[in-house]
Amino acid sequence: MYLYNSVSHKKELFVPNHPDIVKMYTCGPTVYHYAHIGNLRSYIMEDVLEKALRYLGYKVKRVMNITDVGHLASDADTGEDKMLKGAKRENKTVMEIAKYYTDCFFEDCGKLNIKTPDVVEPATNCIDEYIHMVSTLLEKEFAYFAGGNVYFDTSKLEKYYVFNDHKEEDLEVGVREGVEEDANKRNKNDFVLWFTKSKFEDQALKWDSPWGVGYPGWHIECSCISLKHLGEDMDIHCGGIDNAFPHHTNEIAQSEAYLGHKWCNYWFHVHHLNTEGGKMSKSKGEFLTVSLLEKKGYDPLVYRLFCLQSHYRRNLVFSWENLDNAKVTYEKLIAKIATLEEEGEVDTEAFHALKQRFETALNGDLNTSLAVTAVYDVLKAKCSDATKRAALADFDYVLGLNLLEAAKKYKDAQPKEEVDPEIDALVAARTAAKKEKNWAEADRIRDELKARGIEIIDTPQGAKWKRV
RNA sequence: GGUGCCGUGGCCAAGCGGUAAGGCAAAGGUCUGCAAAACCUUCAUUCCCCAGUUCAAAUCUGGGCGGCACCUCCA
Repeated sequence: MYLYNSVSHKKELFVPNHPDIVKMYTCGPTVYHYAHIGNLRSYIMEDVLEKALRYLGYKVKRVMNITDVGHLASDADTGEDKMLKGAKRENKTVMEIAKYYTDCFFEDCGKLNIKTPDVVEPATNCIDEYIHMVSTLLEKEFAYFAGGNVYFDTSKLEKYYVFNDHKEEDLEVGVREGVEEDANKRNKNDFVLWFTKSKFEDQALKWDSPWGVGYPGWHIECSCISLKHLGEDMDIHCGGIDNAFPHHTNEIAQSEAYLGHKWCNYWFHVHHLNTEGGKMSKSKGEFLTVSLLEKKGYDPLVYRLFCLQSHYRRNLVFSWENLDNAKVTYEKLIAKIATLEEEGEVDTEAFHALKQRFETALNGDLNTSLAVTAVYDVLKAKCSDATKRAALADFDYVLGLNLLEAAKKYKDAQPKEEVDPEIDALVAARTAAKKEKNWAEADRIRDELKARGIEIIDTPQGAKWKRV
């Protein structure tokens, strides 16, 4: 499999460190609010990556953190902890907020057919690990204590900017409003490993440490959680593109300084879902959640298909028009699959030929758009329906679109030999009216039934009806 | 200011040096009293612009223009 690696800026042949297992790490959500569908795009694409690897024969161990430690609030410099802000908003404790939104996150994932990673670790579970890593970094002199906080010293590294060619003097501090330069730092990009001097007096969660009561920096959780569950090396680290700098850059800095050797080989960054006005955010415009999609009548899997039709390294623009497009595509696709006969023999040779195209798509840097096209190739192929159904079931392990299940549901909802004397009589009356060319009466009956949730479908074999 | 990603028909989108996949929409047709559904057909001489390399470029190089992201909240 070829994967684009953000470190080399190239597609590289993927070779795991250990032939028997692929170790994968995903930056999880900060659980202070619902995830919006832009957040979920990353998790969908990472889910596809994991499943594609398994589909191609690898064993995978995947770890995800849950950020339940509060960090800087985003909306201006209100000096509030994000988690605490959520707690205040809802009159709950921080832990209640964390629990509630963690559950919501996995519920949304479930609706989108995103498999829960093998290990899910809340950041607050690993305080000892953070303290251990920070202590070691201090011993190795990669870290220093200043103004009450422990900082990582980026000048001790040979190469700090792993993803991009930044020059330190070109980086602007305070690009965003409300961000102030920390005078305790020795270098511009030094970052906090452990806080005791919080700007926020009401920091909700605090722990004792050798440097005083405080809480961990943002970056250290991912390093320690992955080390805890995946050991000293890993194959693929995933996350949204916005995390490449500084979050992932800092993770690499501290992890490799701590370990004394290379840590992770492949960096998989999912690009953003944008709205027409730019990056999607929780505070700007509509707050697009999975529940909102459902409320508006969209199957969450329509959104999954929407994501799959694009490529993970492309900006995707969300609009209701584009989602409608995906919705019709999904419905038509399912309707088509529903016409496939269930009985019959699977032609192994034809099956493998179809599978080949699908695998090629996945192998080419997870080209999901082509993988979806492979589904259409199946439908158009000259082979038995049983073969087609087998291929679709096979592909759906990765695609996660419930192709066959949804088709069965669709089929079950089709007009059948349901008997309802009253409705049958009305349908017969309409047929009679049609025969007499009494169109007004025929249409009146059709409208009446429609109002009762029944749709008439004229077929060459006569009129049928179904409940809508 | 610096860095990175990207720019293909009305919309989404593949293609990554060999002469423009696929989906949606649209148009025409079959069927129909009309409609819906279904099926069939059509739909980019051209890939943001300008140069260059090449027998050959959407694909490579250089220069523009435009969009987006990151530079201590973010997926």
